[in-house]
Amino acid sequence: MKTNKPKYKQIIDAAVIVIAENGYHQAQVSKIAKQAGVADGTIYLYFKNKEDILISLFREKMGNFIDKIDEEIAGKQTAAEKLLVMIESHYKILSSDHQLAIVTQLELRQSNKELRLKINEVLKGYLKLIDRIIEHGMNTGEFRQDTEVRLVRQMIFGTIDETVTTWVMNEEKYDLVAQAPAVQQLLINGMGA
Amino acid sequence: MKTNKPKYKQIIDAAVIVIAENGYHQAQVSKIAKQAGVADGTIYLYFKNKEDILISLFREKMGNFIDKIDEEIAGKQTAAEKLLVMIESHYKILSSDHQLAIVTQLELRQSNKELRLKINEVLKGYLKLIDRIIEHGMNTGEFRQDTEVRLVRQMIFGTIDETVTTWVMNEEKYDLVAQAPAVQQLLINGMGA
Amino acid sequence: MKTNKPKYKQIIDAAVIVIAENGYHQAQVSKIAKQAGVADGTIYLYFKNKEDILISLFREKMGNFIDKIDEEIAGKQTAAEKLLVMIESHYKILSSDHQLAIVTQLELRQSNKELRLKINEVLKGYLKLIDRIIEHGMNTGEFRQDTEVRLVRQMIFGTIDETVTTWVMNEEKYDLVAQAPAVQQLLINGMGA
Amino acid sequence: MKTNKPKYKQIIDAAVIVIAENGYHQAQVSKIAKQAGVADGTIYLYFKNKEDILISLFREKMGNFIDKIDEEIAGKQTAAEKLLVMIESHYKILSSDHQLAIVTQLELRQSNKELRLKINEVLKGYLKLIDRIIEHGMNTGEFRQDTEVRLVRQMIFGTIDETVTTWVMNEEKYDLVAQAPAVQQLLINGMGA
DNA sequence: TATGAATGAGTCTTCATTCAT
DNA sequence: TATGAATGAAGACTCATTCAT
Repeated sequence: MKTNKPKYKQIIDAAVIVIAENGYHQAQVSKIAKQAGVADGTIYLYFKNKEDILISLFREKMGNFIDKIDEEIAGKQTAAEKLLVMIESHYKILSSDHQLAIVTQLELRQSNKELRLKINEVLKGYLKLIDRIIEHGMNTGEFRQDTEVRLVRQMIFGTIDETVTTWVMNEEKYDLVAQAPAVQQLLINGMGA
Repeated sequence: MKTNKPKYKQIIDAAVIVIAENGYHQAQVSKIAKQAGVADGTIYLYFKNKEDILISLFREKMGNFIDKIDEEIAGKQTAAEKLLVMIESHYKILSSDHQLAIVTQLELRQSNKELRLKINEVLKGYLKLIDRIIEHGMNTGEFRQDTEVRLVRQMIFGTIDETVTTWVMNEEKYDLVAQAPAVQQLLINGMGA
Repeated sequence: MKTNKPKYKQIIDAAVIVIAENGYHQAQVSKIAKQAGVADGTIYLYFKNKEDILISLFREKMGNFIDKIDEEIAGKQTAAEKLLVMIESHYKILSSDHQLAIVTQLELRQSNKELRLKINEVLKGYLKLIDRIIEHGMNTGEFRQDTEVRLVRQMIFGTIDETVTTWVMNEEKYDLVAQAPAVQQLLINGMGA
Repeated sequence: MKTNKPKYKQIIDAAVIVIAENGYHQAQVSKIAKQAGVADGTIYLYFKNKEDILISLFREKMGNFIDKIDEEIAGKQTAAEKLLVMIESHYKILSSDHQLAIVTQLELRQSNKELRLKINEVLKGYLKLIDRIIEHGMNTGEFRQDTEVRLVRQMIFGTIDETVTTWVMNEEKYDLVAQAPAVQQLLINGMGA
């Protein structure tokens, strides 16, 4: 496997594949190296240690994630539209990248607390993005003024995360993206009659 | 440590303590045995293997969990009341058992996919409980008829789970139970104005 | 290989054999375990880590060493006699244990500074024994009063050590014990006419 | 670091510094290259392999060592004087080069048996120098005729080496050169009254 | 029932050396 | 001559599980 891709990204992509196919605890460095088409030692020219591969993987992918969603949202006026686009984009990205979905929703969560704390640091960028939408909606009067941003953020993130995880666990049998509008409606209007 | 508690429960309680204090990956069988006051080998007279301890732990604790909530809910008439009581009970139980909160929200999630699938089996009992509330609300006309039960269930569970996890990660600095009514309101009425 | 020897000593003896036959840097824990007739993991029930095997080895063997020499010396009256007996005993012990000689004179000296410092701690017991002979000789008037004990001690130890090391490096071709009297004479009377 | 020094010596001097500062086992080729201001690969244009650097280092430094001592000795008449000058010179050289003292007395001794055998080859030049002094003393009648040259040589070398090693291990707290006459006296007259 | 000594499979990381440029 | 990115072999240690007592 010879590509022109810089080795750094080459190794991260290999890690995604290996973790998705073998599971977190069976993703040995030697497997990742083989998949990347480099020697074991080469990994350590680009990453400090194994944990560094994983946190870099998450940072890289989640960075793209946030950037893409940010772009999509920018063109929308209302908070409701922004919310819908965010949910749709989130669903689309993971729907189109089966392996990434498995890795982020199932496998990477098996990592130890230390790594998970670092992952949470990266996630904060996403939570801030949610916060901006909420605040926009409160400013435009779309959303209630008396809600706590933290709770709303947790409802939004918790709902999206749970819907994706269930979908991945059910082997992605149904159309995730198609349910985005329903989820948006639920978040905005609640389940009440 | 000598108690009259049957060794089975004694070992499960020891596992909760050891996992809470040392973390999932540092919770060796020998540590659990020591904490339980039995020999390593004795563990294997009561459990098939280490995974069996953990799944039993979850089944035992979650069983109590569901039973308690079920009781509380029974006395309430409206779905809205039932939902509030469920959220409150959920928050109360974990607020009053620091170690259990850490174990279920953070540590046990580091387990491998196989164990997590078994844990999900146990969780289904809780999800059914949620479903019953939703269906009750749809029957009484409190909740919309056109919602998909699955999505609503995922929103409710995702929101509760996310609020608890964040609270545990923030070292339980604030009053979780106190925010139950706000969460219930959000779920029923959404964030919209 | 099943013996009644307690495993601790069994492992140390295995380590001497493996190091003597393979050299310090080729003495893997797995080789020592195999030689001792135990599983790799068993080693770690008796020793903290690999370094602990080596320092224990040295402590155990050097302890015997000093004890034996101490006994032999006790029966002698003059410092000159004690010195002769010490040199002879030292030579005899290493002459009769080919593997121990190789391990202590050549192999263990390749260990890192940390281990060597610990080995030096053990050696202090031997140096004290030398000091006691010197002080005895100064008290009886056999040895000069105006000599520095430290220098004399270094001359005695340096000479014994160098003679043994050279003998081991020359594959023990000549009779080491036979030259004990000549060495003693040199130390007491010097090389001067 | 740019010098006009030929790279060969430049690399050897870098090796002394790196070994003295980091210890034998932490003296990687890449560190030596960096210290020398050359690329890793350049090392291999001047040395066959890492061992070759070390043996060259020892040969180079020990060659200077012997040459200097030879010069100093030449001007002295008696064997006793020559011996004193040799000890003094030996002590002076190492006293004035802290790093060289650490490298030769402590660090280089951690090398494997193969390298140590080659080092011993180099040391033979020094041992011959000692032999010449002994023989000179026997010819002039200063030293006893009935002593074995080999034993005397081992006493002299062992004593000098032990005194220097102890001094280095004690972090060179005292004046090594000042004790040269006492050491010479001990070697010639022994410790006897 | 209860014990606890013994087992042994499995992996991340380092670093001397090469070779295309 | 000089570079430095890439190589890949090699080993200490942990811990779930067993089984003789």
